[in-house]
Amino acid sequence: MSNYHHGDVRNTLLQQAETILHQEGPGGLTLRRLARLTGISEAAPYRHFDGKDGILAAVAIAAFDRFADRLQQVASQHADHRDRVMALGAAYVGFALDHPQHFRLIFGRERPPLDQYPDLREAADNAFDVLQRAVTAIDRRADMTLTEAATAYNRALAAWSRAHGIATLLIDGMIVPPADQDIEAFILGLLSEDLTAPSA
Amino acid sequence: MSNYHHGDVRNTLLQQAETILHQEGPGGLTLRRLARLTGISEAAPYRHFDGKDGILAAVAIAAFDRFADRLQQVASQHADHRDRVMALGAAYVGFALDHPQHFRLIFGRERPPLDQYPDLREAADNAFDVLQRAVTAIDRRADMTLTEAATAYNRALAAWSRAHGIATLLIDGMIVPPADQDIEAFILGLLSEDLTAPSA
DNA sequence: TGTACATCAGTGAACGCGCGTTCACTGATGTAC
DNA sequence: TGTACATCAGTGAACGCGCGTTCACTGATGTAC
Repeated sequence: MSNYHHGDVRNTLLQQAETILHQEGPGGLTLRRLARLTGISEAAPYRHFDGKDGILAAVAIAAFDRFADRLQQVASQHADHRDRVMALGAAYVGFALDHPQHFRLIFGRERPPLDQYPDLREAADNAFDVLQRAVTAIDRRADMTLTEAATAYNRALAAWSRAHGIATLLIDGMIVPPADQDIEAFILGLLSEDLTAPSA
Repeated sequence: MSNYHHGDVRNTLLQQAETILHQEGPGGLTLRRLARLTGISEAAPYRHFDGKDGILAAVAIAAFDRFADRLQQVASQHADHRDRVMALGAAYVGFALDHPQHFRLIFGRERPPLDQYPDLREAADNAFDVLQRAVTAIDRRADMTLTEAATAYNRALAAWSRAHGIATLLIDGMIVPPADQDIEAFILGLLSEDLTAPSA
């Protein structure tokens, strides 16, 4: 079997990139390691991607898509608004816990700049759109007033930042969930805690 | 003036580390650059610190302390519980916006492992203790029931993760605050948004 | 007060590493005739 | 069906970089006597 034109190098590279990402995170993803792991020369990836950021962008797009799919799927399973918002928050954090390295890639500093990769920006926007639509419970109507739109937007931002904070602190080990409690219940508790209520 | 024993190398290194950190963030902080910037040989820092992580730990401790001080100061200015929780959240986010690189250092992956630097762990714990005491509004009493303690703790975690999510998304540019609104008001709005209320 | 000496904060050179990227090249493939 | 040829995905070697760290060393300092 020849070394030339094995035909699926691009996909193989992406798969192996997933392997490295999974094992070591975005920081471990270098072009040379990736090429070695894939079994091709260290220059070969340049035939398929626009340098390192090109590969990172492709991996990040796939991660964003998986993330958005998961959110979308969970959102579609809950008719009640409050249920849906909570389930979405839990799904967001759940994704981070299940795929911490993907989460780090799409939100961390190794991610190539959005404004240099339009496809990446689109994938990112799409993920937030899913969140926003599900949280506001209404499609953006053309006849929405500015105030209504702003309120809906802020609501989505609040849900987003809340889930994001929990996810980030959990995967970085700054928060350790109590061992005697179901982790989903713990997350739902944090999401729904009312800080304005009087203290215990 | 002699090059030897100028006497304040340790402090100078820390100051210059602040300069680099401020300009480029934790990723730009390398021992060799630091030494060059300080005007000493590249091996000299090893006389004052335990390698790269030693310096990073020292810088991170200072950052944690500043952070905790700021939270403590804000907490002490508000008697009303709700005011205090909100002001604390805003102060948390405010610190991140004023010192994004310090924020990144203390919460990011460049921070040396807490379990290898006890002083660093202490500084981190101290910052969270300030937050927790201020949010729960009561000192941890020896006669607290387990349930009371757990509730107070969860409340602090919720406040923490909420501020953390907003701070993280803001400094990473994922959220852009509206130009037509005071940024503090925007942050307070996100912190206090009630996700369980019916949508607009 | 002078001097021998231990201490220690500096130096400069080097080691070994892995990285992203470029380059001229070569071998396989598929197509036009 | 055979063949010339363009295309292009591979190769291997190299460039240049910056990094953390170690090493034997040297010069300045301060102290014991």
